[in-house]
Amino acid sequence: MHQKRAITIKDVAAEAGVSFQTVSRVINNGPNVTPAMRERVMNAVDKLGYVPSLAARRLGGSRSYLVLAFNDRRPTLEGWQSRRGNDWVDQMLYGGMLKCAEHGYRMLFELVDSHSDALEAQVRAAISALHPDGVILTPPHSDDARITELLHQGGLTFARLGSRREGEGFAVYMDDEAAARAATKYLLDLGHTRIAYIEGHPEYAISGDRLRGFRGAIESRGLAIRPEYLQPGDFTYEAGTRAMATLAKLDPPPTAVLASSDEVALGVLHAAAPLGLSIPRDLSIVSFDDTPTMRMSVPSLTAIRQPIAAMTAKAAELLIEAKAKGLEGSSRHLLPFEFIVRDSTAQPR
Amino acid sequence: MHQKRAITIKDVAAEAGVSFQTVSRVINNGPNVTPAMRERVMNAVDKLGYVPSLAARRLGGSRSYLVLAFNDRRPTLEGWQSRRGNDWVDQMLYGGMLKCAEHGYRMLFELVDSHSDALEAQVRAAISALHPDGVILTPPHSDDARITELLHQGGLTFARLGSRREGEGFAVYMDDEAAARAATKYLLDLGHTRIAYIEGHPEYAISGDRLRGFRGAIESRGLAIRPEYLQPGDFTYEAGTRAMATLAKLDPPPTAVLASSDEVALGVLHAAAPLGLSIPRDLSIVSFDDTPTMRMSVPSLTAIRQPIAAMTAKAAELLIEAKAKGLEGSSRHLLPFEFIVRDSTAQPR
DNA sequence: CTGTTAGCGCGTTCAA
DNA sequence: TTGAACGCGCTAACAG
Repeated sequence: MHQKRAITIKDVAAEAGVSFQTVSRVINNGPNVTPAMRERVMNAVDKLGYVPSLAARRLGGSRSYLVLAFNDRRPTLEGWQSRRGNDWVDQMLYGGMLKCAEHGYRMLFELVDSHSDALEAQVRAAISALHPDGVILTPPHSDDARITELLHQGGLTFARLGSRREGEGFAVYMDDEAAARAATKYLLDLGHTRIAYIEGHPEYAISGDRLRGFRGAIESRGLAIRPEYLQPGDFTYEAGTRAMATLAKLDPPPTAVLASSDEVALGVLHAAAPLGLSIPRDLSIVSFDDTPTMRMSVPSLTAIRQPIAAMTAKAAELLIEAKAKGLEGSSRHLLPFEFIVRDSTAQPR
Repeated sequence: MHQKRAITIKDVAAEAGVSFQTVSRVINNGPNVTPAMRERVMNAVDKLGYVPSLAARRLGGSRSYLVLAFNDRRPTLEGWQSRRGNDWVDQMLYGGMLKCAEHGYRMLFELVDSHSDALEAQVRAAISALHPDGVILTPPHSDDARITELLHQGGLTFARLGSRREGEGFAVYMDDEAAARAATKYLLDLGHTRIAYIEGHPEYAISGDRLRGFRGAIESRGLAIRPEYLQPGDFTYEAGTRAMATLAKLDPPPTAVLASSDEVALGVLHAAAPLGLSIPRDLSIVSFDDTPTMRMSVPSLTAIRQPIAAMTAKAAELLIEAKAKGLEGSSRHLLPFEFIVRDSTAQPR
């Protein structure tokens, strides 16, 4: 069975009785089109149900109508395989795919091996094959100079999600310091004064941001930070259990803990039970990130949420706009975080 | 900053000192290429890092190297918005994207409004824009004649996930009857004899399949089905709570329930607690579908799992193969289900 | 304001 | 076994 010949721009031109470049001009909102002509052409387009071929557009013109997102392969696959799902991919689709669709764009995902020598080759290959109009980088690629340099050399516009660095590309990120401050203030407002913080991995810039927010909130109330309430960490579950063990032995122990990641918060949660601590009666916990698991944990965790969907939508918008205007933007865009109150926080006893 | 001119087939040809058609032949595994020539060309390809442009391939040739999946918009968006994620999309990406990558294909998602008049137009538009080599249909599109007919008319190969119907396209599905039978047998083997079943929506073919499996398992043990243990339903949470209310009043009540969907199982679970029934001590529950929520519920649910990733991978494989061979297959492919034992099942007291 | 011409980077005929 | 012509559907220069 042979495919019925697809409807092309020429069919529309014939239907409208104009040359096919006029049609091209109309569908691309080109200049110099009389409203009457525009209407005539659009009628023909609607009548025939014409939709331009992406491939032909890319080949003939300078745009591909494609936005390509690079995600880290290992954690993504692990999420899918374990059936936990993958918050980043889900929320990026939610934010990015819809925004792309608004502009007639499509969004594609490419999984690459962050810590592999092949990383650059993988990125290069995907770009050669697709020639995207814009690229979205997610952590840890957002700050990977190998990639940003490659993209910049190739003249591609890109967005760096979760990166607050200046430099090439659009940095689209949330205010970690303000988020930590808000979370801490929430605990203070509940009446907590003995609040602990489990730090993030020292290599990450956001760790410092969050610590600063925590500090700022405490000190703004005229309180002093107790050094023993500041526990080192690295975003892992083990860091949470370890810190909790230490904190519980203090006198007086903290009545609330701000964790630097979901994993850490889970570690605290699971370490608290054997110690005879009931959440939130004896201890309040606030978590960073708010992956879906947090919603389902018992008790469900109060958390700061990274606005992944909003960041991706913003990134897509910036990239598409930059392409349309033919410029290679590099600017920084701060998005508001969300704070979700659930069942892991309460007034201190 | 201008993009450095991309590497094209001509660059490779120049590097290898051959005409560019020879290069084309080599990278497409065409006939009539001497091993020596092949090696020479491949060396040039590797040296330059050449990757053919998808757009140009699609335009010049007959393939687009694209597989397009249509998903129902409303539930997909709801899953993302609520941060529950979306099991179908996740698992389809997991199964489909990887399989596509193996063959140099890409997989794209398109959300369409199943119950809208615009459905056909949306499908048509996506196809016109992308000209995919194959299309993957998910429920409820898999059995939507408007779409299958449209695709068939257009000469497109497509796969119907979760559809056991014969007809155009590849039907890729799991054996619901065998799954229900296995789940029931599992309960029987635990020692249950009073097992209830909450039926699915009567309009769905799988409802009948599952009922048949349930029946078969019970009767194969020489037991009779008590009519009052067969509760009507429609896959919803409410059907679960309603059925549980009825079942609890029976004398004797069932010691185990097989639910026709996750939602139903959750309804049963939540209705059981106020009735003073402890799961699994007083009542065992087995669920169908195994969306991620089931894993996290308390207690976690024993469940039959639809092999979405495997179905999607199979579909992608079939589509790509059909395209390569230039035929418009229509065949049926039965995939094994999975049975996941968790904490909602135990021996009867 | 509109139409004409020339490619984009490939695959697909053909002929050599 | 290899190479040369042609066209896919469209946009981007032009010219009218």
